[in-house]
Order: sequence, then structure tokens, then C-alpha cells
Amino acid sequence: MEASKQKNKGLQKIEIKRVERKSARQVTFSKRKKGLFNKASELCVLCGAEVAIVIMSPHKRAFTFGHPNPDDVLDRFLTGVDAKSSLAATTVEDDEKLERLKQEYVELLNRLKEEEKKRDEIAKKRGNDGANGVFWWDQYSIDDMERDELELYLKSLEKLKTSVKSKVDELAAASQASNNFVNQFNIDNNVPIDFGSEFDDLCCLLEGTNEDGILRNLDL
Amino acid sequence: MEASKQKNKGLQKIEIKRVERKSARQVTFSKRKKGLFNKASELCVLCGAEVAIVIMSPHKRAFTFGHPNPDDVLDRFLTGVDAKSSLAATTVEDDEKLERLKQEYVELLNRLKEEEKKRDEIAKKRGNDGANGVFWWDQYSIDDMERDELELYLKSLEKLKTSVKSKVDELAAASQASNNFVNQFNIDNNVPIDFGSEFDDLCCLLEGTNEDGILRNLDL
DNA sequence: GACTATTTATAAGT
DNA sequence: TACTTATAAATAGTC
Repeated sequence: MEASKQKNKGLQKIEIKRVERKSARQVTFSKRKKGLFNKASELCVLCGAEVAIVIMSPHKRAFTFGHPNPDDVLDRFLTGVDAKSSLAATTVEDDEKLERLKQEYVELLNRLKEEEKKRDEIAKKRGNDGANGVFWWDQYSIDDMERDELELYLKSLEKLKTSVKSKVDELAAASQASNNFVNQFNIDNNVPIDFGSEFDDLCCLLEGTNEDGILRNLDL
Repeated sequence: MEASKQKNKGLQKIEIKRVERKSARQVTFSKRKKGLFNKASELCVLCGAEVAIVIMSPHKRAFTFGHPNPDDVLDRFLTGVDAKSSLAATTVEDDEKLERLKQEYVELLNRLKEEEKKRDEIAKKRGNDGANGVFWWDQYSIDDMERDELELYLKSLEKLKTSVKSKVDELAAASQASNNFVNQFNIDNNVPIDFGSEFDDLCCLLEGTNEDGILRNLDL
């Protein structure tokens, strides 16, 4: 109980030179490899970057990390298929338009939010989660906690889809009214996105969905 | 000269999600790229490993690190090991990746719960509106406080979107390389829901909606 | 680019 | 190999 509470020495400063003890070197390798991959992962998420890492261990074992995956990033790097083309800068008018759109978007999102809530309440009143009663999580042995988590997760996906759909609708309407609208959303975008077909894809994807079941099989 | 020497807030804890402010994102990218390369360098020296890193910035600018140099390591990896065997090489990493994923998933769920709670609180504050299809934003202009709330909500939604997108990306990558992510949560493979295509849908849906796409005007 | 207050990563020990 | 602990190192927010 005395002052000798300290159980170990804690992190010691080390020189950055080869670790001589083989076992210690192996441990260091594992720990730092993990740390490196983790940092790379964070970089990807935080900044929207793509990263590929190849590590050859001292014993010539290969370890790779890649986001979205190692091969794509490396391929693209090696073949140099990525030329950057910058588009024209936004005008002040564009900014104002964007501002308005943002405002509208906020309102739209909230409306959707409320509608979802209302729907949830109705669903809850039904005492069951679907008109036909049984959904996949009822048919299989998933314990309650996992089920809760999944349900929440799926709800979030559904919500996301709803939001995006409304946004797409909004954009479609807006682009109809103004031809150069699309450019506002392609700033810094090197990918030659065909926004029109993007809409088509989305429409197709969202086909047959409505406020009663954005995703039929996700109906909650 | 007194105790109020503190000049700033110091390091703040951040969530690992896309940094929304462009300038901040650029700064983070630079700092963390430097940090990553430094860590890689240390790993090489400490353990006698060889490392190659390719980073594609969000604007498709390529940065590389390599010890002894990028090309040698990559060549050796791509030729000596055969590009296709990268899958075999990533076995261990897939596990770690899944581990990280699982962790992120838990965090995501927590955020979702918070977000829902926040939503409920806001709704409660607003009273019972929506019951008749008339919502407060239909009746009133948005005052500052409401705007704050909306912004908060918007932010959380954006956060959610980013989380889900990265989640989906990683799920796709992970499930491609190794076993089904769903198994990590003890869910039967035979569920009558096409979970995979659901993810595909989301990927498609989210394509171009992140840094440069549809929801760009959400940038707060 | 520099500065700090903190968070994160991790060297040793177990 | 995994966990613990104390501490070195990285870095978010600011200027």
C-alpha cells in the first residue's frame, strides 16, 4: 500500500535503431504494424484519401493495407490513371444559390424526419413491425441485443436513403431550372461523373419506394 | 503572468469521421500524412522491415513513401509475390480490419442512439406538432434558436451519413476479401434479406454523394 | 508554421 | 498473446 504503487516503468524512450532482441523486434513489429494500419485507416476516413501500404516483414512476409483496397490504389498509382482536372471556380451567384438550397434542404430533412417519426408511431401502434407480421429477425435466432443493434443500424440506413432521395429530387428539380447547377456539385471532382445518369441510377434504385417502405425488406 | 498562462485548448478528442471543413481537412491530411510516413520510417528502422505507402489525396494527388524506396517494394510485392496473391497476404490484416470495423460499428451505434435521443428531445420541445400534418416550420419563420437546433441536427445527420458511407465501403472491401461481415454478429447467413445487395444499393446511392457529390452543400 | 493541452500510441513488465 | 501502466509521441484547435 505504500508508495511503491507503480507496477512497471511505463513507456520508455527508445532510439530509432534496429531492435536487437529478436522477440522484442517481433513484438514491436506487430504493434507498430497495427498502429500504422490504424493511422492509415484514420487518414482515409478523416480526409477522404485512399491509401495502400505494403509491408515486407524481415522474414519476407507481406502484409498489406488498402482503402478502399490495396490493389485498386496500387493499380491506379502504377498505371498513373489519375489526372486531375480542375473546374471553374464558383461564382458569387452560385454561392447564394447554394445557400438557398441548403436552407431548403434543412427544411426538407426535418419534414422527412417528422414523417418518419409519425410512421414509426403508427407502426408501433400496430404492435407489430409489419402488415404481414413477420420479419427476418423474428425467424432466426438472434439474441435481443444484437437484434436491437441491427434494428437501429437498419433504421439509420433507411433514414439515410430517405434523405438522399429527397436530396436527389431537389437537385433534379434545381438542375432542371438551371443548367449550370450541376457544376456547383462537381467542384474539385476529377471524376467525369455523368450526373444525369447518376439521377437515373438513383431513380431506378429508389423505384417503388415511398414513405411506407423506402426499403421493403427493411420495413420497420 | 498568472495562472492564466494557457494559450489554447490543446488537443481535442475527435471522432474518426470525415473532416467537413475543407481547410481543416487539408491541414489534417498534411499533418497525418507526415505522421504516417514517420511511423512507417520508424517501423523500417526498428524492425528491418520494408514498407511502401501510396496515398491518393482527395484531389487525386499521389504521395509515396518507401524504404528502401517505393518502387522496389512495390515491384517485389507485385511481381515476386504475384499481384493476385495479395489476397493471401492480407489474411491477418483482414481480421484486424474487421476488428476495427466492429469497433467502429459499436461507436456508430452509440452515435445513432444519441442522435435519436437528440431528435426526440427536439421533437418534444416542439410539442405535438406534426399530428395533423402541419409542422412548425410551415407556420413560423426560423428564428435563431431553431436554426441552431437544425444545424445541430444537420450535423448529426451528416455525421451519420459519413459514418454509414465509410462503414459500407469497408464492409464491401472486407467482405470481398474475407468472410462475410455479418457473421461477426452471429447472424444466420440464410436470412431472406439480401444484405449484400442492400450494401450495393447503398454504395451506389452514396456514390458521389460524399466529398464532391450530392450532399456537398451540407458542408457546414 | 509554431504552440500547447491533451489524446493516442506504445515500451516494458506481467 | 493479451493486458497493464507510465510515458513518449502525435496532433486538434488556435494564432
